[in-house]
Amino acid sequence: MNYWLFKTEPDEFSIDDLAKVGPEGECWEGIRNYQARNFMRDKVRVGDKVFIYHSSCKDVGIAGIGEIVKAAFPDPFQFNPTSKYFDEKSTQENPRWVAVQVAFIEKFDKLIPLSLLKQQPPLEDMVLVNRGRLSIQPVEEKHWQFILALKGQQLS
DNA sequence: GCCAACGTTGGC
DNA sequence: GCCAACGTTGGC
Repeated sequence: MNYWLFKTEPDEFSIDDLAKVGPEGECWEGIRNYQARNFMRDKVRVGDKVFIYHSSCKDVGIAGIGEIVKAAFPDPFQFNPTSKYFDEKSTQENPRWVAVQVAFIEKFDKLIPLSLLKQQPPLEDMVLVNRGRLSIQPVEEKHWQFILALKGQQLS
């Protein structure tokens, strides 16, 4: 099993929204970055665990945990001319972009802020900390475990 | 809203 | 294939 971190803008879709959609989960669409696409297409598997990260908002950080319930399939929005995720160069035969389906597992009592993560020496080589801009990124197991322990230490 | 860092595009 | 120009992400 692999661990991941998926970014989302909570104004668009938050951990609370993910909790509401239930066990079928939410289609994680609109990823238009090749590196992120390659991770989803080649490495994300059913059962993988995902940190849900809130970006571009007042409180940025890890808000909770989700689980992959469906591996990569063509992102339906790339074929929809009215969608902002439409890609005219993508075809049904050879889709350029994929999506995965994510279900809710847990919302943290208290969001783990990016500022706190940046203070942790064991996380110095984490992708989130040293390469901020990737919206789908792998998380090493040692980092995953460390962050869960860090969460346990936080006052709620 | 600013701006740094990174990605993508396209001329050559 | 290089690289300048432009676009986007995302923290602050």
